[in-house]
Amino acid sequence: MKKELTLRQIEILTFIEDFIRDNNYAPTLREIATQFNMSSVNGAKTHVDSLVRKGFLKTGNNLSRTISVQQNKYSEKNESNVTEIAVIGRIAAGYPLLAEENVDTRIMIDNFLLKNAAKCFGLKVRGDSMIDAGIFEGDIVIANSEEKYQNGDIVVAKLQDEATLKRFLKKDGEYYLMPENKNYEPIPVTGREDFSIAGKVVAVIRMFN
Amino acid sequence: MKKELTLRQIEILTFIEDFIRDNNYAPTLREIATQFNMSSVNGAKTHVDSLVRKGFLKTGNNLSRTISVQQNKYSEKNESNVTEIAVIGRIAAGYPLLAEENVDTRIMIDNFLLKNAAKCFGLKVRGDSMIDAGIFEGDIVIANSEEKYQNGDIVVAKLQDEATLKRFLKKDGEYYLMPENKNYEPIPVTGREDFSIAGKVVAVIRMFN
DNA sequence: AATAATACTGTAATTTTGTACAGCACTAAT
DNA sequence: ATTAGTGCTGTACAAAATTACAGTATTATT
Repeated sequence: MKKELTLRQIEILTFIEDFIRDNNYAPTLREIATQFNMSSVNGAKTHVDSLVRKGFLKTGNNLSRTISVQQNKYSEKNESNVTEIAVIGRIAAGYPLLAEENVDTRIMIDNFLLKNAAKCFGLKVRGDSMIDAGIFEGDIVIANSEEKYQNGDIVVAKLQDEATLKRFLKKDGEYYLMPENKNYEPIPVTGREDFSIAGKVVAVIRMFN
Repeated sequence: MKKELTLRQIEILTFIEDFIRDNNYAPTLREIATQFNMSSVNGAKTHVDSLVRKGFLKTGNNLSRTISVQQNKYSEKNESNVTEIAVIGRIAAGYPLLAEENVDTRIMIDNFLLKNAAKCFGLKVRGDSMIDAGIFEGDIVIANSEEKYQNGDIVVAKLQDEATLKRFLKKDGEYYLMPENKNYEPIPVTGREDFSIAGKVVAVIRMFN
């Protein structure tokens, strides 16, 4: 399946994006068809379906005005835009990491700083296990929950209902979480049931005072 | 006409706000009614009508899912505001540090992260002189140009038409710029004409990749 | 040369959704 | 004491919107 968009699809995607920005709600298929002088709603529908299939839009089923933009790499306005991301504070045991119960606050992040900010979340750093990587207690790390992590990446891992920040390492077929602090030991996690990786760290924010 | 909201109306307004944030589209009257265990859509409708009348919501006529929030002074999340700050890149000799000529890009910073963001600017870090303070090459430091700096603060200093990042130290009546890297020597700056302090560092942002 | 994808028209069924009206109980303001 | 506003239930209807299906023509792609 082709993932690139045609000129027409870009036009339609851009119209939808602009419409939502201007009205705070999404256009209907009829409104899209009218805008592009199509006499049939289905013209708009097939385009929207294609854009959904290619991952640029998302829609609800049988629900009106539920088109939302997932990404638009063809838009020039992407620069000075911001996305709100949730910052996870203390973890409530039993809940998924990104559950509302764990959200401490929300901050706006410039899209220039973060690609795919919509898939990112923040985590307040506790402890000093990553001090040698320049990540200190109180810092906020930003992690992308969808980006593929590789050997050597710093990740947010969930271990026994605790979110921890470590470097992910694969060695001789075994997996480890490596602290960046000589005072701590590597944690072997191969096959552990209570272990999962929530995201790859893509940024660190530190505030003084 | 009363302009204040009742508890119930605040509840409903908040639900609508949260719903839109989570779904990227507005709830229908039925969805609101269901959420609040009302057996009639009209229960939701009268509330929404009241909120529109009082200026908190806006809706289209006969259009589905067109509720949008105009204001919500009852929401605690209202602080989530952003300020655009300039990021200084390479310094053009002869210009003031914050001159337009030196601006590399602009980013949006959440006011929650930064007090008095309007007086702040960013600086792309070059070199490794602050590596022991966890500030690496490529990081963006945010400095407040108006905040009073004290002995021991990390500051953005201008030295010979170069912006540098150092810890400011006062010892025995003499002033020094201290690198945080054993390989570099302190720089005495007492009485130097080509020296000035542009701002006190209040935050560091680091992006991976 | 064959196939898949694009880019529509046109009609119609189905579902979703907003609106209207009648009514009731309770509360706050004048 | 009366009125306006709140906070609903319940029924019904009409408008709005999505979806489905049958086509046609054109443009890539293999």
